[in-house]
Amino acid sequence: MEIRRLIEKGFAVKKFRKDSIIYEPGMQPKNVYFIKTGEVRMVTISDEGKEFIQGVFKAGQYFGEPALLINRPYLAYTIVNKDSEIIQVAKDGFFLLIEEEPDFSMALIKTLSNRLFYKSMMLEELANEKAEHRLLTLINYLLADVEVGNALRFTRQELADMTGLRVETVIRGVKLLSSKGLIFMVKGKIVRGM
Amino acid sequence: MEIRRLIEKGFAVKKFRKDSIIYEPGMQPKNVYFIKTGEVRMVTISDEGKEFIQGVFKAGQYFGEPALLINRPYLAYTIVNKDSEIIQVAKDGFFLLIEEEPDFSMALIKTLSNRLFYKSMMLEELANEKAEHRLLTLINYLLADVEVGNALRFTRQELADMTGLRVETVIRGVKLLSSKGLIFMVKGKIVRGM
DNA sequence: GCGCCTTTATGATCTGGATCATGTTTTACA
DNA sequence: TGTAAAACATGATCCAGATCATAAAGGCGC
Repeated sequence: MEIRRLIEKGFAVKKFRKDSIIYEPGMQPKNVYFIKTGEVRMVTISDEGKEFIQGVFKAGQYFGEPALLINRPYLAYTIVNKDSEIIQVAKDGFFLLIEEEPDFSMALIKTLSNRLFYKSMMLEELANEKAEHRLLTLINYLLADVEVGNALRFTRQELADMTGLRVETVIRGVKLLSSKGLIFMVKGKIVRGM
Repeated sequence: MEIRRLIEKGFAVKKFRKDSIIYEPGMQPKNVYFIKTGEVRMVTISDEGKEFIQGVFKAGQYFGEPALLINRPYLAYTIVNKDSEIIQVAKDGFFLLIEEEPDFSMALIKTLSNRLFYKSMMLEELANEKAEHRLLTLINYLLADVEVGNALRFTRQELADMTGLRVETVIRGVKLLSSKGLIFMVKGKIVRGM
C-alpha cells in the first residue's frame, strides 16, 4: 500500500529509538509522518505532568497531518513507543500526494472521520459520564479490533491516560465491570468474549 | 461559494423550525447537510439528560459527513438553534462532490482537520485541567473569531455545555477569570479585548 | 531460579465541582 | 413599556474520584 509507494518514490526511511520525541507542542509542523514499522503515541501533558493519550499509531498509519494542513503549531507530543522506522513527507510532498493520488485523498478523509468519531465519543464520555461508563465505552471500542478470545494489550495506566482517570480508579473500575459481567477477564487480562 | 453551486445543481432547500431535530443518535446516516441560513447545534445527551455541545454550525457550513463517510450510526443529535434553510445532499451526491470538485475535497480535509484540532484541545482540557483552565482555553478559542471589542455570543449555560461543567461553576469561573484580568467583561458580557 | 522493575491491588483521607435552594438581573416581545 | 421568561448570581452541602500510602503479583533479563 501507501508506504511501499513512498519508498519507491525515494522518500527516506528514518529510524527512531523508543522514547524519542518526534515533535512537541508549539513546534511548527513541517512533515507528515508515515510509520513503516513500530509504534508511537500522541499525548498532551498538563502543567502537573499528567499525560493524556490522544492516539496511538502503528505500522501502516500516518500522523501529524491536521496541524500541518491548517498550519497551526502542534498541540501534542508524539513519542516513540517501540523502536520505529518512519518516513517523513514534507508539506509540498504531502499536498502533492493529496492532489495526485486519487485514492489517497478519499482515504485521508475517512481516516480523519474515524479519528473525529473516536474523539467525539470520548468527549461525551469525559464531559458527562462517570468512571465506570467511561471505561466500559473505551474498552468496548478498543476490543472491536482485537480477535475474539484475545486480550486487550493496554495496561491499566494506559486506559487511565486515555480516559482522564487515575490508575487506581481504572483498577477498581475494571474489577467492578468484570464482577458485573460487563467485561470478561482471563488471568487479569481483559479479553474479547464470545 | 459551495451553497450557491448546490442550488444551481438543483438540490432542494428544506426549511427547519427552531428546536426541530435533524437526526438523532443511532440513525443510519443518509445525507450531508449544508446550511444555507440559520444555525444548528450538534449535541450528545447523557442518560441523565445532560447535554454536551459537540459543535455549532452556521450558514455556509455543513455537517454530518463523518458518520456518513465511515458508515456508522450517528452518535449525536443535531438540533436547530434558529429557523434554518438546509440543503440535504445524499450519499452518492456527496461522494460525487468529493470526486469531481477538486477544491471541495481539499476544503473538506481542512474542515475535518480544524474540527479535530478543536476536539483534541477540548479532550486535553476535560481529561486533565480544572474548571478555570478549561474555561479560559475555550473562551480564548471562541474569542478568536469575534471582532475586537465585540462580545462573545454564548450564554453561561452554553459554555457549561461545551466544557462539561455546570452553569454555576461557569458563572463562578468567569467571575474569577475576570477578577484576575485574564478575560475582559463589559456589562456582564465577555468581550474580546485589545 | 533470583532479583528487579513494572503492573496490579487495596485501604484511608481529602477536595473540586456537582447539586440543591433561593434570589436578582437582563432580555425578549406582546 | 410592562411583564414573563431566560440568564446570571450566591450560599450550603455532598460525593465521586483524586491523592497518598503501602504492598502483593507478574514479567523479564541474566
